[in-house]
Amino acid sequence: MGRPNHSDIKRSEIVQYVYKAIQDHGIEGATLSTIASYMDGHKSLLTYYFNTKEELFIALVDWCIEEYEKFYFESIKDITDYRERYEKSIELIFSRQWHENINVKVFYSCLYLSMYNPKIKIRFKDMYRRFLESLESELTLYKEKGLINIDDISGTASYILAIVEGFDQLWITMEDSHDFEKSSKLFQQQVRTMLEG
Amino acid sequence: MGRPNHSDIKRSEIVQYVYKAIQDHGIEGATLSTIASYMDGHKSLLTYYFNTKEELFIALVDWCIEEYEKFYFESIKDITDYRERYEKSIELIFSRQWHENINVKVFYSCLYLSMYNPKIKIRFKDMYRRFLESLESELTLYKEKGLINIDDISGTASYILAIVEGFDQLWITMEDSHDFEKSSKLFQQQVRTMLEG
Amino acid sequence: MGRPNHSDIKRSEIVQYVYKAIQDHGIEGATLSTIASYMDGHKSLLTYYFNTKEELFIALVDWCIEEYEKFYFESIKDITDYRERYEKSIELIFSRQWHENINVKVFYSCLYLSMYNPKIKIRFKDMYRRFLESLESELTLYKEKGLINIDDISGTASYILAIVEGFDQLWITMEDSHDFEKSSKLFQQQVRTMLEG
Amino acid sequence: MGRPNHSDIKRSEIVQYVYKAIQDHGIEGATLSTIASYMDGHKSLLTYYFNTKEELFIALVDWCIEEYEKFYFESIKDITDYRERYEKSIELIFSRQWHENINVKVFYSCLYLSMYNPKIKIRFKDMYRRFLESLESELTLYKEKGLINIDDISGTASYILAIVEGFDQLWITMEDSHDFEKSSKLFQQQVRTMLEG
DNA sequence: GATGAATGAGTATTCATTCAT
DNA sequence: CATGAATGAATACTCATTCAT
Repeated sequence: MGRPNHSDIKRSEIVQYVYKAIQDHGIEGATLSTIASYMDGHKSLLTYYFNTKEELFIALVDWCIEEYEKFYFESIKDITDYRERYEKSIELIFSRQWHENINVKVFYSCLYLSMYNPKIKIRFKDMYRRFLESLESELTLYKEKGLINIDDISGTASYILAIVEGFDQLWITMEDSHDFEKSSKLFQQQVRTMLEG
Repeated sequence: MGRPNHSDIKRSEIVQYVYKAIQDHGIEGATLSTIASYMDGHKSLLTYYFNTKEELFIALVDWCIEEYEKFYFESIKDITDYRERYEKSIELIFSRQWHENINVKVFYSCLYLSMYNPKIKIRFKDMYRRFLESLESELTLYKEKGLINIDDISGTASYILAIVEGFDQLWITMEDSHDFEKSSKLFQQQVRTMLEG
Repeated sequence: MGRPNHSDIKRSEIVQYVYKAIQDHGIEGATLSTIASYMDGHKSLLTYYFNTKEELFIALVDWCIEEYEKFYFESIKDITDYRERYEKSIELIFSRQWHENINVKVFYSCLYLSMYNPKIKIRFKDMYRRFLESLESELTLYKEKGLINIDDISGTASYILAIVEGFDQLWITMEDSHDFEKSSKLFQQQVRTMLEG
Repeated sequence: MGRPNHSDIKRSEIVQYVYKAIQDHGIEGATLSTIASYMDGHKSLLTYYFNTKEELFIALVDWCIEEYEKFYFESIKDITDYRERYEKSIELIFSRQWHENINVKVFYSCLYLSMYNPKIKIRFKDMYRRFLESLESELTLYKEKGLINIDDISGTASYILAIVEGFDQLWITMEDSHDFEKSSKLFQQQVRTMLEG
């Protein structure tokens, strides 16, 4: 590959402006001009650092996925007490912090992009695959420690993933009228009941 | 409203072309020209029947929502045997037919649109509200008949809705590598276990 | 093919503006904006009638070639007296009228384009092939009538073509300091001597 | 003039890249970026050695003209035997080596440039003037030695020049379908017949 | 002596929309 | 009822050039 030696600092700075632009104006509204209006420099700076708009969007997707994963993995990786880790995990996947870590509009814009752009599709697929693998290994661990009582670990993992994503989707649609905290509590309870039998 | 005196037949015909265009080329790709390329007439026919592109998209959203609901309600409305109705319902919400009734790409394109267009947002919100109400009344019925055993009817309804939507989202992302039938079975089982306790 | 029913009148009108723009500003200078500045309408009219700039340039090339040929063929086609026809031919191919019928700069711009654009290259090739064929049949006629005395008709034709084109090229380079009339007379004389032996 | 103190070696190296770029991509395709892609250094090196793109192109024209002349003059300058010199001259001006010494595309690109750029126009004019002068002095010499038999030396010189250039032009247009060697022989014969009477 | 970040004017092309017929 | 000519703003992207280092 040999990424050109354009300063990576500048690149990731720019990605933030793309993020904001999409958050505020959506995909079609996030033109190079609009994005540039968030930054200091001239808009041609965008195509200087990222050759095409597609590249720019892919960089955003990469960043979002990275943030999305980082937040989750960093939050639990140091917890060695299994019970604590189990409970923290359940809490985390329905937590406001995680779901707001990446703006829901931006996340769903990226998801939308993934449907028509193969390069982005692959990234999402990989992310979900990694997330599923991680969920499975966590569930295996908890089962070994007698914290949960399930048979189909792989199936349960995708079931949980679906609930987490559905939780998110409910949120965009209902938004203001949706009581996040109440739902979160409820969903956590349901998932725990399912796992603990 | 005062629908203009343009032939409604022509209008709904056109909506189908918008549907196809979005399915094939996404939102940004579904320009008036592209849409027109699917039909016989000239592209100015589009703005003749629908004054603006926004109106055209709203018409599509309306049609999709209508189809989405119609399929569900029509499928169960005539089943009077409660057990059968209950089982058919669970089966239906995770069925291939329903989830493919409206193309997933088109559905998520509409969902994407709803995030930035207030008029479309309202429509989605209303649809989900109606769906939740319907789910609640169904659950109430099944509970009365002793088929299920839950306390928080309203909470359970939104939980189920989330699972259904999450199931869909899993599908777009994993697509080919995703075994629809197996997941469907699994999800149905999980939901039944949750409901029947 | 089925050329869209864009008025051909408008199309050929536009080609004239391209002609003028290239004459005045060369290929690189003949941007859509520049071309549009010659006409009444908006520049997007150009891509309305001709989808791409390439199409526009090809239309110009076609028109130039057509004019180029028309002038020559129309000038001699009705002359039935062989001697007159022969003399008129020689005069014509070194005449100011013919060489100025299409502006030399425009002609050489088209020739330049032909070097890098295959579609245009073919057109030039075909034109020269047609011109050679016509020259050959003329020479054959004159030979039969005893007006000229040559052996290699085909070779002589390409030799004459080269002289004609070289005459043109001399003209662009020398331009003002070049005495067109004197050269024309001289070249005519040389060619006649060669032909008549 | 006062050539800047930039290394002339580097400058002439760069001119070669311009040559290649034009040969491969034409004038419009020969952007500073494209040219730079042929060399090792960064593209700003180009404007470092040549302040503007125009200067760069002029340098190319100068180099081409120099090569063009050098090849001709060097080839005959040492031949003292008049008959040999005469025959070599005729052969040379229709030789593959000379006409391929500078790539035809590049040569005609320069010729094209000369039509719109006064600085380049002057260079071409001067070149042709020098070439004509040289032809005239050669013809004078051959006439004195009784090798040829013509009256109008100056006129004959421009006639020959035209044939040579026309020969080239025929070549670009017909290219593959054009039998260079056969034409060359034919043209040489014609010119000799004309000169020798 | 050379680099590469940054610029801003300019490119062809696309777009939804208008309007006269 | 429908067309298609015409528009002009907007699009992503490219360009030669400048300038600080």
